[in-house]
Amino acid sequence: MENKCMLCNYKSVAETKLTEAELGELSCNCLTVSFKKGDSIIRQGTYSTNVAYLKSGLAKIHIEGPYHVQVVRIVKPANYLGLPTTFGDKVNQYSVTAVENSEVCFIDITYFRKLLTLNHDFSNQIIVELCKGEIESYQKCVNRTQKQVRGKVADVLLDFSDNIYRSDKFVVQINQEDLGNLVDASRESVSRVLNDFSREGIIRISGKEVEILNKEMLQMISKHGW
Amino acid sequence: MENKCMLCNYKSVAETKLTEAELGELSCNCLTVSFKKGDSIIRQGTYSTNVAYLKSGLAKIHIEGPYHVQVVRIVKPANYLGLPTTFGDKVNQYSVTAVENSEVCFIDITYFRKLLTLNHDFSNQIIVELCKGEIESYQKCVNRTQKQVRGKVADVLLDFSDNIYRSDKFVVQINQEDLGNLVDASRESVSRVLNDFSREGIIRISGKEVEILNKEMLQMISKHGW
DNA sequence: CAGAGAATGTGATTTGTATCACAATTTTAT
DNA sequence: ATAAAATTGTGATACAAATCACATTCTCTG
Repeated sequence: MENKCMLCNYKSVAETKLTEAELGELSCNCLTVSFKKGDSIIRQGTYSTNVAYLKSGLAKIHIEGPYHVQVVRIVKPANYLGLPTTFGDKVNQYSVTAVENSEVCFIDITYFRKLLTLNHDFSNQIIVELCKGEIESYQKCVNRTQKQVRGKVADVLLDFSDNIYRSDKFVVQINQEDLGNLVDASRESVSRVLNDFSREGIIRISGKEVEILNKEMLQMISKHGW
Repeated sequence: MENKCMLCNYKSVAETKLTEAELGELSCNCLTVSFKKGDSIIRQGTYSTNVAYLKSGLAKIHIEGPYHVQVVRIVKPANYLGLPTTFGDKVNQYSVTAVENSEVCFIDITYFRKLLTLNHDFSNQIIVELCKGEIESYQKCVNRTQKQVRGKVADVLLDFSDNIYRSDKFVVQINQEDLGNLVDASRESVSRVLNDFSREGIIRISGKEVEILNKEMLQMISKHGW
């Protein structure tokens, strides 16, 4: 039997700490599933029996709020999709949906737990990632609640450019409604700000493609919140 | 030498998983410090060299936002104060301040790391707590951004009553300014809502003491966001 | 390729809450 | 005990953004 996890080019940082033998056993306890854009990967309120890991594509994590959905964050490949929801509670506390066509590995939770006890470098890396995630979520929340819409939209554009797509030019796969849910703004406000930025020569929009023309200005807007 | 950590009545859930020997060694790697109300326990931007743990009292975690401070959460005894900030980054990403006179144990980070590798029940519990913390922070953020001030103030009152003080009658040690920073509202709005609740017979206020008279109503207001 | 449905653009109106300004009260230090 | 400082209460005003109501433009799908 081949060691498919060892040959996999999309390992998480934690998985690079695993031995050949551990990766071999992981291969037997892991199932890769393809999802189409828009497909639900994890559903809030259902039982969580596997650790989900995004191998390729793009996904959004979202929670049901008192008024409307909130997109908590966008997850790019080589990251776990639902560690907190899998370990913190028996029932999933949030939903995950594919934003682009994606491949997701489902790792058996029992084996994942075993890995945590077997390999300290692995468990250490998981802890570090959880810590980083929490700090990031604090930071995101401050931005969301204190900045005004222009600042928040500037934030997402910079995040897309610097972290998600790693390019000044990218195709946004998320509609303005969801963009609004991600930064806590209405669909209409997102539309207005995006067009304002375009008119001001900060970005160029053609269809779903966005090009950042003046990153310094975006950073200014992001920093000062307007 | 006495095993002070073993005799300690304020162990974290994770610490209850430690063996007698481990607790003994912990005693040698842990220092208890007293803080007065208002004292700074951890300062954002400084190096983090210890894991902080709240033994008694009450503390608030807060971050510097673009406009003003945001109180991220209130921590009650037998909980770690800065796991994410200690493990996620070399530099503290948030500040912690004593809300009441408090005792804090500072655990040497090297020994804490050693404990994580030595005792799987311990590290597992830490992971579970980190996961719960992240989910909680998502939930808090949704509430903060989607509910209006009445709903958010109802939320804190319920949190104080159900989780922090575990009583329908308690003395709020946080002023309205900070209460505002905790729920993202202005000091004036908090004052108005608190007095509205009082006039409506939902709570009774005398000085810093608050008594919840109609918890069902508060839950209604919290749930519906107004 | 036409027609339906989804997504986006844009003005007018409404609204919740921040901000300002100051009074009143409580707490703290001398 | 008393002045000073901090905290709280409350009206008036300002303002950012949500909501509403359509128009327009994309994008599937039969």
